[in-house]
Amino acid sequence: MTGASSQPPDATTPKARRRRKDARPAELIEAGLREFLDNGYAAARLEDVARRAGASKGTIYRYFADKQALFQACVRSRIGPALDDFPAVVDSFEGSTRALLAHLFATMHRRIVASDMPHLFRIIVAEGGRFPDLAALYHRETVARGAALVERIVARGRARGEVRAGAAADLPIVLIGPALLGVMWRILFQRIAPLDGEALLAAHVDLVCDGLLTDPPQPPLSARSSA
Amino acid sequence: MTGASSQPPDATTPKARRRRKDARPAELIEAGLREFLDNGYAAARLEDVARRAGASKGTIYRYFADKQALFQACVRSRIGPALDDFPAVVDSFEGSTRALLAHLFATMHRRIVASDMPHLFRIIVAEGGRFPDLAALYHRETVARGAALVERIVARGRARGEVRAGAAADLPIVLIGPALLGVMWRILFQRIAPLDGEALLAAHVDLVCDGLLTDPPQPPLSARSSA
DNA sequence: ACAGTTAGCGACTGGAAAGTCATTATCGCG
DNA sequence: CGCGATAATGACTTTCCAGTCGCTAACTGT
Repeated sequence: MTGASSQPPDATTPKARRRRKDARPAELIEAGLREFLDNGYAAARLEDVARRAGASKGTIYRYFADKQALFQACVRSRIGPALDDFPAVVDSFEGSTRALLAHLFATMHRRIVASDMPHLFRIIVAEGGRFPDLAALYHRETVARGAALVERIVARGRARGEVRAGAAADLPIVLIGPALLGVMWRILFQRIAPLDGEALLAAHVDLVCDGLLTDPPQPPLSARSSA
Repeated sequence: MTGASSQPPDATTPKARRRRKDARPAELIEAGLREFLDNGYAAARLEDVARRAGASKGTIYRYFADKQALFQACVRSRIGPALDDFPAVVDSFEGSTRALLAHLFATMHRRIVASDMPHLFRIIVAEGGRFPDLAALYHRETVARGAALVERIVARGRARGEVRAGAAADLPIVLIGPALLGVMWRILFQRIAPLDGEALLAAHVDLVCDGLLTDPPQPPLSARSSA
């Protein structure tokens, strides 16, 4: 142990300790999110979160009260309206309901189904029981807005005489079912049995607009006077 | 402590220690399933599983190698074809595709959406990353069979001239999207924003059969000779 | 430059729960 | 009835990790 043992603090030393009060929280949230997505809430280790963020465990506790608080901050940071700009699009849209739905679903598939939102969705499903706040927040910020959006489109379509009266028009949330299928499939089965995203989108639009069958929706009895 | 202290092993004594080699595994699986469904894999405590099963922790290890093995056995015990009898129904069905779809979806909603399957589904989603075997098993036993079923129905409908050619008919799995929406909704949002099961079923059938719109699916350009 | 403030660190603590094992109770069988 | 065989037990050991704390080093203001 002689002279050279004490390292001079040169710029190339990565171990240098820095105070970065404002940058830390975001870094910790980013690292935490990756860790929680990979391992789930219970199995995620704060020591690993710290290492990913280039910090130490104690530092986490300077910014977050405990593991729960970090977790909630992580999930909250990613929950948000994914189609924030769409109500304006609907209001100014000039074309047919068919075109509008095609546009909405395409946007939805691009921004949600094919993004990394499904991973977030998985963790909300997984921990929704233990963190009902998060499920409620997700519902409020994302799901309710999505539902309002399709309702708006259906109302507009009705006013234009393009939407058939029926149970589907009365519960427009069903329209997004096929997109949800894409989300769940990506989470669970994409590796086992790949599902083509473009094909799914096309099928989604096709199904919602025109349904599966050829024959007219139950010919009204009163109208069939004589065959 | 005199004569009465030693309990005679009468039938009413619940504390009696019994050797029940064949009954145990099923009891442990039942207890484990409830525990895992309530708390998730990581947070479930084997001591609680044992207590629920009226056994002790050590007994679990006589029948299962470790916590993972118990968990897998629990989930596997509940994964299975939910619509096992339906292929036969399809083959012998006499009515229209519309009626067949209505029947399928009603059965699906009753046996899956409104049953306690969604809870199982939740745990498969939650732990599917850590236990890919389970996701694969679920796909093989339940999802693939469901997909084959709708494909069969579409093929039958095509042969009868009742199914419109289009992207939806080419990817029949989309047809079950709305039911999946019901499953997910029950798991996540039923308490926050209840969704009426019957209304959802009606909307599902309505949407899949006839779609949302009134105007015909893209009038073929070649056919419009003159407006 | 110096003192005061506080971000950052990581060894340590306490508790919880998985998994073990020596002991005990129960059973099947001769 | 008595004697292996083995199912069952629960105290114990081990491992793991959330959360703490005294200390150090980096910044701030004067």
